[in-house]
Amino acid sequence: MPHPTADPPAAQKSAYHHGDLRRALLDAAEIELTESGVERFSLRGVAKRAGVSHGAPAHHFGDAGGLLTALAARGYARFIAAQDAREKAAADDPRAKLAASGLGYLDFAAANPALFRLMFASDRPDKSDPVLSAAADAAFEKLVRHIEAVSGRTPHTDKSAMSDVLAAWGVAHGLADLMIAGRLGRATFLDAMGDDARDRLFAEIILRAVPERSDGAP
Amino acid sequence: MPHPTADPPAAQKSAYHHGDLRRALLDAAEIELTESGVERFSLRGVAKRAGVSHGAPAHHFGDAGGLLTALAARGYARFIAAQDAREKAAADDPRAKLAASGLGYLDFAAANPALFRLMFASDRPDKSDPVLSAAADAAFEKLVRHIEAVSGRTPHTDKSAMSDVLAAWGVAHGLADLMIAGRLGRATFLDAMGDDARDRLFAEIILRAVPERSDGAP
DNA sequence: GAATAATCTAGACAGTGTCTAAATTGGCGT
DNA sequence: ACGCCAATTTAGACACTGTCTAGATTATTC
Repeated sequence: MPHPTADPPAAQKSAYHHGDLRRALLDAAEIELTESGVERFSLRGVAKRAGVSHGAPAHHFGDAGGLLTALAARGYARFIAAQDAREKAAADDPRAKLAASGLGYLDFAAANPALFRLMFASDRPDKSDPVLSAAADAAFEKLVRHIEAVSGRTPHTDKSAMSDVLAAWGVAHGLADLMIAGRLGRATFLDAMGDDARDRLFAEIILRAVPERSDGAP
Repeated sequence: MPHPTADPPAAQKSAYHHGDLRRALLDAAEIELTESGVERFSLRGVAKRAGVSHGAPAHHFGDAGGLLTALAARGYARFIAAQDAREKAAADDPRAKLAASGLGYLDFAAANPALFRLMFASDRPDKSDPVLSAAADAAFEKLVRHIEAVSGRTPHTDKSAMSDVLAAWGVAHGLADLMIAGRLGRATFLDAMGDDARDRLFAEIILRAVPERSDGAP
């Protein structure tokens, strides 16, 4: 007789009537998302995957948008983790850390293209949801701190530092989006490159966005 | 009794049985797209807008994907036109032309966000369609020629020139995608800027992607 | 143990994309 | 001018979707 709540190992799906749905639904939804994409995402398909009736998700997430909102929010945690992993392996230099963070951005997009699009290019998640917007803000603040470390100024008040934020975010995001759309790779030399050569190239391109400044004036 | 074909002014919808559907359907589809977005796009809604039965589009476009494919292809023509318009107004300098082209990229995205996403971030159009891929290639070749003019090398064979293509495309595309997602504007100073100040900032950021080189070595 | 709240099921409804058969129409040859 | 043919459009059907509702089942609490 396991506890009904807070029992990680006992969260097996073959419980009686309840399990910890919500997590099971989120997991099923992510599989559905990666297999069908955001555009062919089906709520009933998610319920079928979780082995539950088609009306079950409603009580946990309200409607399909609610599920996708929660899924996007959970995605930001892994998104930040992917960047952290790259940063940890990088040299102890602000610019190297920034470039590594950008490579983590690309790693995440490559590993979770459908989730990435759900997070950045879909109208279905409710952006006013507090937990989703908090997760998105955390990711943004991470970039802000990188730029602070590189430039010595805070983008919140310094205009040129905010320009660097825009520039760095723009390249990383653009390369990621073009990559998962399959546009980088045929007309370029990327396929012929090894992974590390590819990383070096992308890191160099990302660093172009925030040029080193010798003076201290804006 | 107007001609049934090739009669631009007489292409009124209140003809007998036929008009020039296909164009009417494409126009209706674009309205449907901008009002409902790619994700809530409805083929029956398009037919209703065109004042025609729900099965009518099938004979012209096969299925919904076919309509969206044709719509995306037509979008590329306007996409290129938006860039041309900016280039025409720019100074007679390769770098200025490149920056202007990037601003045209942003103009198009801002004016047609749903169409932009259909073209770049949707799986529904058939990318193997010859007319769509030709249109997309034309847009890409435009960028390639800009980089050639700036660097004096052709990206098709020169690796560093292709890096410039990646970098320039990346920033422009990333800024465009983030902009239409509504992410640029709250945490930045962009709203407080005038249009020309905004243009200057974006142009400067785009030009960071392709740095001026003094030497001639790769 | 009984009452109450939470959870899940099952059915219904309007709406979707695509398939099919039937109807309408224009153009063509004679 | 007429009739046939091919192209086009309509209308109905089907399976599927998301959401709503009432009802059944379970857990929790007094």
